[in-house]
Amino acid sequence: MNEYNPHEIEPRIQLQWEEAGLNAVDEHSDKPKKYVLEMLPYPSGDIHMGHVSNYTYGDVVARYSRMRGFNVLHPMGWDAFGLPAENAAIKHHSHPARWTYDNIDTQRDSFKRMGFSYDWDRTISACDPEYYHWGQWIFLKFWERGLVERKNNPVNWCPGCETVLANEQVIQGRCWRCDSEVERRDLTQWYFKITEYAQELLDDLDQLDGWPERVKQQQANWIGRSEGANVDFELVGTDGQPTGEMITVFTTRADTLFGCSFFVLAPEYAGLADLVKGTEYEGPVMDLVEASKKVSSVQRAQGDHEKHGQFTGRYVINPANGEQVPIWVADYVVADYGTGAVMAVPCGDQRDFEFARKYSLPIIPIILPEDDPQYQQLKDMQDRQVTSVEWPEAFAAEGVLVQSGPYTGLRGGKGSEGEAAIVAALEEAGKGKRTVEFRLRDWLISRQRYWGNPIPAIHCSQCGVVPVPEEDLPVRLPEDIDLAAGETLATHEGFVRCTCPVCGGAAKRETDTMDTFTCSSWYYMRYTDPHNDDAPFDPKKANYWMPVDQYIGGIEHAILHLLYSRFFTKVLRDMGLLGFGEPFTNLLCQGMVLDAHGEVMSKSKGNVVSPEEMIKTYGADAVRAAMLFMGPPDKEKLWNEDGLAGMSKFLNRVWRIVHDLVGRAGDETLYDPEADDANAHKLAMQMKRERHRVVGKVTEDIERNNFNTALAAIMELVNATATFLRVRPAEHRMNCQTGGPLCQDVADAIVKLMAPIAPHFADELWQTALGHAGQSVHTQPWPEYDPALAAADEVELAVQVNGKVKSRITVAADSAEADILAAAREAVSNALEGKAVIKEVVVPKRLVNLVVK
RNA sequence: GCCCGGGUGGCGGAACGGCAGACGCAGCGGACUCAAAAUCCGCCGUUCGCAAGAACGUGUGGGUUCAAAUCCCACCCCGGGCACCA
Repeated sequence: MNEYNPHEIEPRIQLQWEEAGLNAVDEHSDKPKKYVLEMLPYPSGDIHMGHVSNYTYGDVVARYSRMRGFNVLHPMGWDAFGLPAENAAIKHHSHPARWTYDNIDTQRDSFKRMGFSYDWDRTISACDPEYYHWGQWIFLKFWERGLVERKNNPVNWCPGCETVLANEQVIQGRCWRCDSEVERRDLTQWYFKITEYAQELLDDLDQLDGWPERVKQQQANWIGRSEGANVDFELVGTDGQPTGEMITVFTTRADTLFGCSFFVLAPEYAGLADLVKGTEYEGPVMDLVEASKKVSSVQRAQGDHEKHGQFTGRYVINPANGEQVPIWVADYVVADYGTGAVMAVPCGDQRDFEFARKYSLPIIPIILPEDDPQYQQLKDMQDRQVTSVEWPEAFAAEGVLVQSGPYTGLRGGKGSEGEAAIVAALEEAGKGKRTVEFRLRDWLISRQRYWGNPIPAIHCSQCGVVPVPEEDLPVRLPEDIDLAAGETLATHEGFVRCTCPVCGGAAKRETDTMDTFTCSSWYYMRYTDPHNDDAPFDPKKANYWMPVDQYIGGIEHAILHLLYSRFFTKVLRDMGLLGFGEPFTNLLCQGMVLDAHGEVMSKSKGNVVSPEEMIKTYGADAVRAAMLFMGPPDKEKLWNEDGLAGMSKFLNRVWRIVHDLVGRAGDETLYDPEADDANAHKLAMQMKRERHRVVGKVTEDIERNNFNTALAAIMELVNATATFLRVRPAEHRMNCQTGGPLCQDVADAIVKLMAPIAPHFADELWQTALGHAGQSVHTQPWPEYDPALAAADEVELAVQVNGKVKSRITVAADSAEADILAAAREAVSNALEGKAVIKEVVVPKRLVNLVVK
């Protein structure tokens, strides 16, 4: 037997796989398809431990699925556009493409060294014109369908990246990539109208049974659906007379309309300046507007909201009771949700309550819990008499309406009967309308950066903004650009100058590029048909492979990438290109890999563990197995090199034991047919049972992505085998008819179970120790298991008295309950002495509980 | 504040309501060795006990149950998401 030497084995086996084309697939297979995909990496350079865990999980699923007889698509590519490439190019006076392609080469080599089983013929890089061509094509189709919009809006500007950001890319007021504080700017930008799909994106979350609950919850929160009503308040003129002009508010609590004691506009409210123009209030109001602009996004994001307000001198009429209420402007109302105006009900809303307290505005109690001591006092009042009660805070829960005219006595609260009644009355009177608001905003996709997919549009002074004709795609990024010298797409004459496709006149090309998240929103479709020059993909191929059966990636994409991809899929479906509306059937969100102290690994902390170093020391198979064994994939993992050393020892142990098993299987002299005895038979049966039990357990565990317990079960089988090998030859002789095939079978099973986890290691054992030269274990079927053989004929039961284990008994697996009870009573006779058994519980194959008094 | 997770030995972690701590790491003891490494074997929750054994034990406090880490109620910590969203 030779020694296990991963450094010799791994490169050699990898070459074999490549030459045999083991991972190539096509759509013409009798086998059922399975699409296993991990989120594509950004080519940042060297791989890190997060890559190792993510892609190892995917590779186990892919390899296991192949052995289970699936036609497995398992591709890999690069999300290759993005800012780091540009920054590196500026620093080194080179081109982003060079940095990017160099990094892709580095990563690809690392992935190959890890033994990941990708079909490398299907790889894509988002920065290849062959790929981004179709991203532009999709953009044009979105445009045709009315899903592209240019609008002037306050946007998130990242001063660090010198570009705008989508809402999803702002984390606590800071840039998701560079952590700079985001500023508000008014700019005309390109948007995808994802809000048109808000309801469907929310509803279809229910279909995603294979997604973690927390991800669905996060998406639902982000979409943020609220049912309510738009209610019109009529503006009162400076002369005190109704103007006929309406200001609309959105509210989810129309039931509290009678408690509205003032009215608030956001500082950014469009008509605000006109309301106060030329009045004594103009100065103070405009001061407040200016002051609120200075509040940074980070301050806004960080709680601690001291509210500031200013009376405008104007009034509106409450449509419920005709009362005039003062209009205030306040910084606690935001412009981009609802209508930017709210009706303030201090008794039912904590923010309004605090504001009312601060500025001494009336608090009208109109909703109370029935058990409130003041309820009795207020409940019979039809007309408002009380405008203040002693409350420490607003009452926002369900209660009963009081002082609310005809609605007094009805239940109030979100979606309550009181709310329904008042909305119905408003609708009847033409003063309100039931409606739904979403928190989700349209997706801002334009970026003021070079290294991205150019937006295929042209600005013509005659024709306006027009699309680049399909046949002119792709709009290529110019290669002759000197970013270090400050050149941009906008300053690149050759890129900008063009002719208008409509009128043929001189025109200017759009110089913004698309958010990189547009590239990653459909790449998984491209893998199904990566070399198509006529279309992004052939719908037949996409519909064969899609949806992705198992998607794996980081939880940080719970909203961003996963929401955008769902949106793209739905639009492509509506275009008739896809026969399904959800791209990812099952989603596994892996937890972060942290250092041994639970800290995030970062260069600045100097605690980064290099996968390449680990491979050099222990081999890729040990790294893979150690990562899998560390814990459940969706939990955080604390990286500890001791675990890796232990895994390396385990592989060596398996190596020896498999060789030992094979040696014994062929050794005729060990198995004397005449010397066979009952004990030897029993040992063999135990071994066989363990083999079947473990294969069953490992199969179940891998199906449920419990890779850590799958590996633990394999260890149990290996331990049982070691015991079997140690005990048997010394004390027993076994019939070679039984022993030989059993040793062979156990060796087979161990090697096959290890194949998805340690693929080089298993293949080498398969080909050499097990004698299948030139044949890969990865083309073999997964080991069979027979639940009947896994079942023991004798079982040990715990015997409890009053729920505490007092003893154990061993009985035949098929024993009658009466026999079991008799044995149990016997076993704990001491504890039963002088007591009466009042209840007996028998749990088959587990325990007996005797309840005594 | 709202919505999700999570809290189990020295450590990573196992446990369809049914023997808590599988499996591994670390540690301790032994075999082999001149010795060490490697390997193999054994022990390994806490407290008391020479031992047999006993008591306690899954963040805290209650509850349901023959039986609770697991289910229910209340609370405390940790992580994540959303948030003046009307």
